[in-house]
Amino acid sequence: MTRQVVGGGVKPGGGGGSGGGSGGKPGGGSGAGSGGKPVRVTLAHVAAVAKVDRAVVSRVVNNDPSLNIRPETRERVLAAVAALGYRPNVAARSLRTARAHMFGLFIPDFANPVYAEIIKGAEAAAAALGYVLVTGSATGAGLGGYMDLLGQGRIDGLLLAGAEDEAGLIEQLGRATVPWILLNRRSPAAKRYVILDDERAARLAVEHLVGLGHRRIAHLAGPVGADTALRRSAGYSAAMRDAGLPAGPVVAAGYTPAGGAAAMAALLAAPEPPTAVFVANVASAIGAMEAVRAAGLEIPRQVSMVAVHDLDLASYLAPPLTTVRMPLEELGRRGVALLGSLKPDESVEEVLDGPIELIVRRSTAPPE
Amino acid sequence: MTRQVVGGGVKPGGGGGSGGGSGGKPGGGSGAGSGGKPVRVTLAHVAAVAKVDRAVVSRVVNNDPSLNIRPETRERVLAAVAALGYRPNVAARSLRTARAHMFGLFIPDFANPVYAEIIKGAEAAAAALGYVLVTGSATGAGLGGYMDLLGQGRIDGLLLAGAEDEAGLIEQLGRATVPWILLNRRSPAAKRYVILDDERAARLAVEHLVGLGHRRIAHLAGPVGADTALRRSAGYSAAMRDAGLPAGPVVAAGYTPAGGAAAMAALLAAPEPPTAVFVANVASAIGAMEAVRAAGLEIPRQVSMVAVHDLDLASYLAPPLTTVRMPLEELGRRGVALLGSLKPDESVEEVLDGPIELIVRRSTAPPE
DNA sequence: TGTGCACGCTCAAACGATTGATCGACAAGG
DNA sequence: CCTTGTCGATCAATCGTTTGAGCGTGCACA
Repeated sequence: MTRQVVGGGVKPGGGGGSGGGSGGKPGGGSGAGSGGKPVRVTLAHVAAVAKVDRAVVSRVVNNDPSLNIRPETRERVLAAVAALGYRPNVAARSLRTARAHMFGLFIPDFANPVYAEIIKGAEAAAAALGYVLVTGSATGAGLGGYMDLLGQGRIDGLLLAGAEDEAGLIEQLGRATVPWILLNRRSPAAKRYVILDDERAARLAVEHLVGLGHRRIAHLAGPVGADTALRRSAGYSAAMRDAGLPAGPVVAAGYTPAGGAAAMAALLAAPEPPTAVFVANVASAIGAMEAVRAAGLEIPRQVSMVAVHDLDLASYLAPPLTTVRMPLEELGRRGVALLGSLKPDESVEEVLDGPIELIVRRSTAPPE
Repeated sequence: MTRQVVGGGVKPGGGGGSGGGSGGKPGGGSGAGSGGKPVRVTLAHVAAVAKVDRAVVSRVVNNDPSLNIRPETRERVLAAVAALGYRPNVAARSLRTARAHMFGLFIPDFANPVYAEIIKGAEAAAAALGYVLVTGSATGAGLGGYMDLLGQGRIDGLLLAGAEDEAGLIEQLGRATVPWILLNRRSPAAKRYVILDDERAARLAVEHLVGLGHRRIAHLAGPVGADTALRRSAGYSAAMRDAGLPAGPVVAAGYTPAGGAAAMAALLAAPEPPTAVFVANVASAIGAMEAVRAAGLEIPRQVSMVAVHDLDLASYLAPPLTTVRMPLEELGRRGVALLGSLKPDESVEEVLDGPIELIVRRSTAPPE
């Protein structure tokens, strides 16, 4: 199956004997890229070079405020750390402190760009806290497999974004010993979630359509089980009521192009099709646009369309899609921040009030 | 900024005593989801319940073939493991064995769906090996920050996908003590990479256009520094030569819609614009399509377009985009597999020979 | 009656960092 | 001169697993 060349002999370091080095204790001097095998530099090595106890090195490295130390000694330690290229062994540290400095994030699918934004925010927040973020998807081994892999003590907290199966999930998590938070999804069983104001997002979208003069506004909703879908539908209904309009036809579909296409086709098949559609998700909207084209109609001339979630891509669709930008990156950031500060049995119910804005492009226009 | 409700009182545990356990040593019997605080179940606890030494439990759990054990004893151990819900402490294990059972994957950006496929494959392969995959992006803290976070001994190997800065990269990696492999990119400095047959992909695309009767075929190439761009361009040139055609205009652009749009605009501004374009990347193609529309031209009537990398999305563009599907998932899978089996100083130079196929949609047609 | 050996376990030393307890020296205060 | 206290470190137990070495028993063979 594969053309392959495997050979030996590439040294990861530079040349052969990279010269010098003072006299450290182990493995020559410089610690960086010398010729020999990679000696693991430990606290003991540093301590030996700096002529202090391991404890001192540890406290210096960790900036322990309870440490009283002479500036010159601290200098010696720091110099030794630098000279040897010392880096604390994560496993040893985790074992002793029972904290892994690692958070988990579980998502359904990497291919969905919506999660990419969440990941981005979570990753940044984790890095700021000195934590590593490990992201797993349902396409890998499922939540169960993921948790198995994480094993005992590998992560200090778990973020769950848009998980689908309600029943097993909470029960599995109850068994878990790590704190966890649902992202962008509430749960009846546990008060541990951060969500966005999807209802407000939906209102913004619908109000935009109403403002353009539309009266027959349909709703292409998200999957039936999804909590975000519920909240967006609620916002749609409320906005229609407030505008004194009858809540038009509502069709549910998965958050995928294929689902959106099918649902949109259904909406267009009605005797008196809508002049505008509020789509619960940008992925569905992409499919919905295709369905409109397939029906021989034109956006926005015959059908206006606005969707939740903004993506770069939206500007490049034909026509560019009007969307509601949600603070997904912020959601990831906030989730990690909460994980970092939450006490074990504390509950969280938070509606993140980040910037939600309507981005008007060319898929919406007044009705003919 | 945030409306928030924080309260106490959510117990993570499920029901009461899950039956089973005889007199464990610490924290009562069941271990799974009892009422008290989460007792960490260790080898010692299991050993006490099973009335054997910790060593036996360890060897049973790890299926150590060197262990001679009576079946009934093994049963006792297994039963105790199950009853207490024992799970090995990863930190302790890592400390002892100096293996973290974790691989790293570094990518430029989660938002790029191309990497999503690679991640998917890598994740699956890692899970199959009993490894966890931790993926970091340049948007987080950069490779340097990522490596810092990973610390000493946190990962057993690193995969680098599509990294841009050549110079610093290899040098930093040389310093590293973990094995690493470049994904989808060669490097002059080190023979450690797995790539796809981009040249063949390019040929497929160009041959398709030639077959349709096109003669003025331009190339919207990838960024100048990128190795994939180079290989695709080489394939383009070769295919044009083989067809006896002059290699048309070539414009380089980043792998983004914006870059593609700008480059396409430039191509169309020429005195005798091409009737077809081979685009090095699907993201650029999305922008390029927009540029074609902006110029008042129609795809494929006046301009045919084919791009490398297939995405779900491609079917939903207007018109649906003809693409070349690359085995990206396989690339991720193979990368992880190699990390798992590679000896420290071994080199790899592999051209992955997975299924590359042309997916003809509606963006290509014979010239007018 | 030993000797040898295989079986079925147990012992205990690592791995590397953290952290409460301790300790020597020296100064100030009574 | 003795006590008290502070500074600037050191000591040593501990986290939970792994793994080479060791040890008692019982059986076979000489």
